[in-house]
Amino acid sequence: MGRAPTNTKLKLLETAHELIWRNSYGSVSVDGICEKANVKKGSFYHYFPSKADLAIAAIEWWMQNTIPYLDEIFSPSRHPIDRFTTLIDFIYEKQEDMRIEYGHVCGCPFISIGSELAAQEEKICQKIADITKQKMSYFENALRDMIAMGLIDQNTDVILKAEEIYAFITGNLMLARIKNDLKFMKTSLKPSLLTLIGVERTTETLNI
Amino acid sequence: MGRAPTNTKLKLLETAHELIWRNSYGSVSVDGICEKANVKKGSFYHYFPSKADLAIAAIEWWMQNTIPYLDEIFSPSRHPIDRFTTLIDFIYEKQEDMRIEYGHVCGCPFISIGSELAAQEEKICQKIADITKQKMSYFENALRDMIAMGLIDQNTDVILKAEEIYAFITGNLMLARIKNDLKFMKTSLKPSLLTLIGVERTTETLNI
DNA sequence: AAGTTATTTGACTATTCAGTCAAATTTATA
DNA sequence: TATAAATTTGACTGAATAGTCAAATAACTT
Repeated sequence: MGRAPTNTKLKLLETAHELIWRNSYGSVSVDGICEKANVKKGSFYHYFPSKADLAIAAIEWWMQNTIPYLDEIFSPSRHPIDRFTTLIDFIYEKQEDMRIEYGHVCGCPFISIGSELAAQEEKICQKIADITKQKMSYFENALRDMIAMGLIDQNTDVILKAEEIYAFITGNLMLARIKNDLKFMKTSLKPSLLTLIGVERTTETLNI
Repeated sequence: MGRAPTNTKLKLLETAHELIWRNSYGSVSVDGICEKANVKKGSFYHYFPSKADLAIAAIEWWMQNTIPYLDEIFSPSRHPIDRFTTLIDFIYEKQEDMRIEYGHVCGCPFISIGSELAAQEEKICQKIADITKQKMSYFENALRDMIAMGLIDQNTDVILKAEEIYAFITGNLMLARIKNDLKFMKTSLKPSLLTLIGVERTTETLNI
């Protein structure tokens, strides 16, 4: 009974996410999203009550999209140092792909939109704060393994250290976006991050 | 001969800077700036050819405003470790003041607007990239003094380390804005930064 | 007071914006 | 084939947007 669902909602989520990531929430219009997604405006408001609601849904959709990759990168079967270096590779490759395709470094969509709407859209901020916590939990998990393996100081506060790591990576993504330059991320982010984590830079731990 | 200049331009710069810092470039309108500054729109366009030009001028004005503070904080007469700890105090106090006055953490205006407009306003990006370089030069200068004093590894690449420091601080400012929470900045940023810089955490260097 | 110049004003345009809605259409089931 | 439900359409609204401009005004100099 009734008509089957279509892929219109998904098209809107994908298009909105791409446009907002590349540009910004404020500079992307509902009309622009509809045009690019080949969807009429009436359909847009059939699926989303407002532009802000679409943005929240797009963020949520993108995070759900990302989780399987994070699960693989932070697999407990992987050496914990390797988890972080693989994460940096993963981030760098995505950024480089987008730079080639769109002509500019795009940075982190969550942080960009979160910063832009921090003072306006309470709901978006809450959503991004949740995502931030979720991502940091991967870091905390890896840090605990590192402590257990004697790779870092036994007294490391994993909660604080995870926050440092997250701030460091997102800070670098921001700067890469503003400078439209991935040099630092390509050559220096990995060793810098390991130093921040507190890994001894011996040949044993570096050549895993 | 002719009429003397007024403070209208300055009022527009101050107002624009405050509103854009608190909210975002996209969500602040020329009308909004004019209303808050008690300036008619015709006057606005007498002083600035466009909204983007005002934003650039406001950023430049704010940086000029900040330089004397940075000069004092990074005075060569100050112990180089103290320069960084004083910087964190300075940043924290400003953020806390704004949080109290406006009800939310505002973060770094340069980075927020730079990220928002990275793909749209080439001129703004260039301006912010220049400011970033200028700020990092303070860090490089201090790091060289630290090397000379034997406080950090003699082989430290000061250019790279300065970039790490800048990314770390701005990353934390971003997260503080999104979470609307200065806890980490208040209690953990200072020791975390010193670890990142590579200062040995002995009683000599910590209690200066 | 006359002249000069920067400044201020307010009404104006044309466009874009988010959001609405009733009617038409598609696709499934019974 | 009739019915039911979700989906799609396109025309619509009213407000907000950046930017324009000619005329009025204020303040300074000679």
